[in-house]
Amino acid sequence: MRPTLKDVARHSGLSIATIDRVVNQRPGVRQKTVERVQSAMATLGYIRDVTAADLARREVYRFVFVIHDGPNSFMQQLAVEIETLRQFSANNRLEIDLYRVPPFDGAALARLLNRLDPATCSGVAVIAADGVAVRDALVRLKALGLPVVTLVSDVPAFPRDAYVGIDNVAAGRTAGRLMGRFLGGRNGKIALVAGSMLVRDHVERRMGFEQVIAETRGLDCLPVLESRDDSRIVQRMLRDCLSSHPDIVGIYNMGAGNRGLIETLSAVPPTERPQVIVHELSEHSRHALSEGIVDAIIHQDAGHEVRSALRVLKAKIDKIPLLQGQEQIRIEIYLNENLPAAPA
Amino acid sequence: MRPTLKDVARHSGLSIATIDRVVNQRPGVRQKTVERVQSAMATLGYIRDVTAADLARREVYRFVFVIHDGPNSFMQQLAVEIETLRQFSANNRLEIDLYRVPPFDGAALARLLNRLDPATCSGVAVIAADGVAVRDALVRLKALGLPVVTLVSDVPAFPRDAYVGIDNVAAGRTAGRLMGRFLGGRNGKIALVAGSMLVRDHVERRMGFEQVIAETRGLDCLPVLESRDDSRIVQRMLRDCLSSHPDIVGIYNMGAGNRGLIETLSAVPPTERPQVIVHELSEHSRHALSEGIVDAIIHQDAGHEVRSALRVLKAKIDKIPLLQGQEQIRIEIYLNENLPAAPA
DNA sequence: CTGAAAGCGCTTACAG
DNA sequence: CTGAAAGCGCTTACAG
Repeated sequence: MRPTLKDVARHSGLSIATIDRVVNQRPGVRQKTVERVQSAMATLGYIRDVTAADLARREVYRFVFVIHDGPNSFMQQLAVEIETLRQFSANNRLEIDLYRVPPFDGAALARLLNRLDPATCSGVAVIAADGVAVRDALVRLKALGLPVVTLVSDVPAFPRDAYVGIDNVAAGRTAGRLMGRFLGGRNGKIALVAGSMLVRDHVERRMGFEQVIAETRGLDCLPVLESRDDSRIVQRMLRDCLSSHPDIVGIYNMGAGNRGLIETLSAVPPTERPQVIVHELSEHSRHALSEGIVDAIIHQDAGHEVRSALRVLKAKIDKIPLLQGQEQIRIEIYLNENLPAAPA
Repeated sequence: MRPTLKDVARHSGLSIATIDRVVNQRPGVRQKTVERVQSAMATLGYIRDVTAADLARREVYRFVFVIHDGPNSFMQQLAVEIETLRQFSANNRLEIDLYRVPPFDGAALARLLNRLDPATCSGVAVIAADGVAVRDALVRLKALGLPVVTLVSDVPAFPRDAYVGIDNVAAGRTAGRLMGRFLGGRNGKIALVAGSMLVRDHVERRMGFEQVIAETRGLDCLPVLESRDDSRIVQRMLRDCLSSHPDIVGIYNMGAGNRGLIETLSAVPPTERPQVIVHELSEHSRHALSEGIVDAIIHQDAGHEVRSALRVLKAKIDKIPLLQGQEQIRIEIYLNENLPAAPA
């Protein structure tokens, strides 16, 4: 049997309470006693039972997730996964609140974060945005001792305990490499679509993509079309772009609004369609992939990200280590052949 | 606060013990009483606290993993992940034993499985193999009431509670599609390497790959080279194959032994190298990818598979539901740009 | 068929 | 600075 506090107590001739103090590094134990306990723990190979501790502490974790509102289907996926996790975790003394703020609006995000405090919240997962207001809000949360992880979009310079999401430069590079391979030596222009060049993740994806294309002979990127992640704007901009650049051989949409892109390309005869790479698996992009309108999808797993954020926050609070490999969010590539089963 | 057994007891005017019986569907409760409890649970919204139950039951889960021995680096990864999980889970009343049997040896596997029983083991994760001996061993485990999941390689017809691994037909199709895209209209032959055509996962990968290549004009697959997953055999066979087929434009290794493949191709001038797609990310394949010897790696996450197997077995025993999306093993595609950070 | 009590491994006041 | 005791939400014998 695994040793318990009781065993360590008996072995060291001390009480359970004292062992507990040492195990949890609580103050008020003589150095001599600490050493006595530590040696007993070492010889017995004591390991703290975290679930028993949770139970005794009757702590209820209350995590706040902040994502974007609007029709962006990746955000919908995040919302669904958060809700699923919420229901699934109800039997674990764990509550989850979901808030949605407008994208591209740091002020709104900061206002929300500034309302959070330890009385009602034990940790925060947030889609970060640049800007002083957001930074100050994060500084405040840190001062309050609330653990914070950035989700999907990071600002490395701001105080946060971890980033849960993909490396967007690498994602852009991946798209660039696929584009180069798929075009296999053909020459021409590549149209780039992004939500906004003021948003870090799109800027990073673009940089990665252009890095790779710059090394690829015969291919050049056009200036980025900024769509504010709005399908209708994507559709209009792309249509105009295609008609004014007959030499477009590829399209990379690093943002949302795939519906608009698909609309536009459906009007193009299959034999004349450029190679198309987009981000985020959704009902629409999946369908476009199977129709041959889209050639590859770069994806990140919303469910994985949500669960990982939760584990990271909980580990921070419980001061327990994480399984590193489990928290690494992958840059996934989907072709028509390796699509996961569609959700029911 | 979430309601507890005590609350339900008070609300229904019964004792905690009776509530417990109903919650856990234990026998010996009058139908009338059952209904009384159920209605109380429903109105209070009672949810069982699984961790408290685990603690009280002081059940120690003891799971057995059976994988292959030998130098196969994917098996090494599995072994590492199992060991990591073992250490990580020690504080969860959870023990894990790892056994390794020779690959391609159903008799040895069956012998091992036949030694398992509920006294020393509460669940089994096993790399399945076809054959009567294995089937009978699985039938025996089922009769003993031990939950079993097949890991990495499945035999759908055999009794098991779940399969934790990828769809190998889809993996083969994915490799085939990538090959077609990368070759971009070039004509020629494709060399196929597998461990054995008597092993289901390789047979399935081949089928998927050939399905896609058959639809691709200008490409044909050569007969499969069977290497028994031995690097040296791969090296020799491939060298001979390349020299007798100067029109080889692609190589697909659906099995192990990538080291041999890399050796052989290192000797080929870069400009004359075929497109190469292999399975399983490893130190060697990763390096070959960065050197441009390998063009893409189809991968499955050993850590994810091991953790998933554990969750599935535990859920079976605890009779709790699973988070479906979390247990879906992905067919991952790696290019040089989206490689995860190398393990330290 | 139902209930009272002890216990799982820990934490938390409270005493001393 | 250290310890005895109650309690977290559940399960398990044991009584009745």
